[in-house]
Amino acid sequence: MGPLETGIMQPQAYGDEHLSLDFEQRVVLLDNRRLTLTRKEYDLLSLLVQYAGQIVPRDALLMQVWGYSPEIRTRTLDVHVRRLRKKLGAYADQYIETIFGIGYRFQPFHAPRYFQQALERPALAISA
Amino acid sequence: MGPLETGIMQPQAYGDEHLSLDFEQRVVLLDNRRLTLTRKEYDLLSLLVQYAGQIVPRDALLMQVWGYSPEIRTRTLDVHVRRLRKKLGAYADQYIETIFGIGYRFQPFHAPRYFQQALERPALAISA
DNA sequence: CCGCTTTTTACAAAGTTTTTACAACATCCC
DNA sequence: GGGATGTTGTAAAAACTTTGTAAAAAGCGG
Repeated sequence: MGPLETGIMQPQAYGDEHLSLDFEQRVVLLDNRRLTLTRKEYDLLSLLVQYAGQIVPRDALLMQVWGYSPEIRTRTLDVHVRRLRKKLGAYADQYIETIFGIGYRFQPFHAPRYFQQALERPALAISA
Repeated sequence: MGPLETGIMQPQAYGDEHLSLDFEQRVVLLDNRRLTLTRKEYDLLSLLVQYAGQIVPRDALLMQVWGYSPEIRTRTLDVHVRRLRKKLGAYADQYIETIFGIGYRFQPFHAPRYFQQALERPALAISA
């Protein structure tokens, strides 16, 4: 069942001043250079970007990317976030915010830090 | 039902600086010398070339070339890729990229590694 | 049966993911 | 503020998965 059948139409790309993602080709460009991400790294970034501006809870990330249910204890998410940030270089902390005790949030490059959300997809349930 | 009936028009040939394929005659030339490929080798190369610049997932290759469904475990694809690369000689790794955990991608000879796609056919579903 | 092609097998190499251990940091409560 | 507690950051090791490779086995068409 494809996007047409589901009625859910997702943008097939994301782009801001420094970063772009092509969700079809799984290609990520940072300042026009291609970022080589592993599968999980890409899946994680991609998910965060698709919820840009919104907090995505750890549990949701672990469920969507790893298929883990909430009771599983693992640090692999943290490690993946770290590696992602490393690859995002100088912009890392600007792009990927830690929401202590809850999860992470991807912010588009020039996003005003406060007062923001529109055009977004419905939240992935913010536990807490 | 042929290309005209389906409405999908495919180019009947591919060519770049070193390699050319005639999809009608199933003839492959590498630096103007004819490459002798077996049937499966040709089918595989041909499919990859038709999606030049795009990732073709293993599952898609196994389905299109072998008619295998995703649950079948086989290494025959890897072996065929290897033999293809061997026959492509020095250009092998330039032409056929491995996308770890996902599949393979054929890149036209001077393809800019970044920032590329146009005139392509729709992707063969990238198993996310 | 013969020659060629295709697939499997077994092992090596490469790459990826997860865990572990500890440090740093945030939050809560007194 | 300051300690207790829990969470996240970080580096490195360990575990695991995928792909490369060579050789053998199996399949196929004359």
